[in-house]
Amino acid sequence: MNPDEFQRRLLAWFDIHGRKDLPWQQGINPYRVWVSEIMLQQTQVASVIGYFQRFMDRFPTVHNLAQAELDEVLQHWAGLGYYARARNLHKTAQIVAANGGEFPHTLEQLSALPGIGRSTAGAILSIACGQSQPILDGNVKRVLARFHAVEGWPGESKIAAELWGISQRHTPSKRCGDYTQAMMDLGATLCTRSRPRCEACPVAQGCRARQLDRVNQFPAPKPRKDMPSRQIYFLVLHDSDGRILLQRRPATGIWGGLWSLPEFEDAQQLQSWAAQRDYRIGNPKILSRQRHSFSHYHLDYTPVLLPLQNPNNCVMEDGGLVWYKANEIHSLGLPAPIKRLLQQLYSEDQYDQNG
DNA sequence: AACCCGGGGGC
DNA sequence: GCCCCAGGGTT
Repeated sequence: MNPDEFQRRLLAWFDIHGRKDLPWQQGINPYRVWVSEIMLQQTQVASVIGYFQRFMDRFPTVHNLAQAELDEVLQHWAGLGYYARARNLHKTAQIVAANGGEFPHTLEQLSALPGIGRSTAGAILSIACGQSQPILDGNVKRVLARFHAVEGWPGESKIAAELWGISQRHTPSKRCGDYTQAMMDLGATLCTRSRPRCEACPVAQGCRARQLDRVNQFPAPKPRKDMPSRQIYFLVLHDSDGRILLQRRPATGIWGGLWSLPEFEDAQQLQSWAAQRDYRIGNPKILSRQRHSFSHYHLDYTPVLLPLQNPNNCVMEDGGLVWYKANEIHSLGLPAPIKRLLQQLYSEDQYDQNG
């Protein structure tokens, strides 16, 4: 399927099924398209609609926005997230207003404005100015990666460059705004990340991924950065009264300042720690290793259950250590995996063993 | 709970 | 150029 047929089929589909009643598709001008594109950058259409309408009621023109206090702009953004977008929006409004209120009409000038990158600039120019400009947002990346079975993760610069080239070759010289809208609609409504509706897709017959029956393999997911993992032991020292020894964590680092289980690098450390405190302990019960993943590393922890046999040695609290009733742990701010572990153990009633 | 998203900014 | 970040939504 050549680009010409792709465009014809896509636009014919758009004429029937495309979304044309979204708030920012009414009274189209660069200001409204710009605001909507910024809002849509990391946010779904359904969430944006209300924000866009309230925003436009309050800031109907770029001059209103430029003259507003940043605080008020941020208030209108509250809940959308990525608040740098609102700051950039305000900054850019002031730049545009200072230049007479007219948005620049070239890709270079537009993408030089704060918060406007190549794709957003392309969207503004095609939708609001009728220029033939490619875009490459998340929807378009997915559509094109599938249609041409482009291997690799689109976040990789080489793959992105390839997709930009494809996007450019697909972009028509007529009905540029409709084409841009149509691509975004196709990605948002049919060519979705999961469970795409290929049977309804106007360009399915030319789709390389579909021909290969590999639609769900494109685009390749962001490679999971192989995170380092750390192996530790968590000590579950428990007495006959169903109390568990908790230890306050250092103020900094993971779970800073929270109560947790005493943590050890290896069994040797655990043993000498217990010996130092003159704990008389029964036989350890080593549970299977579990994993908790942080954003930057995996924590592989092995719970070691130790029954305490000389409860007389127990002090209620000393130096960051505290004995806590297992059935009262929910009242503490424990790290989620610790809480889960203790709840598992407690519900399985394992503290009643060994006196 | 993992994954996704456009652009900015630090290096 | 590469890597990381931001926050709410979807799956």
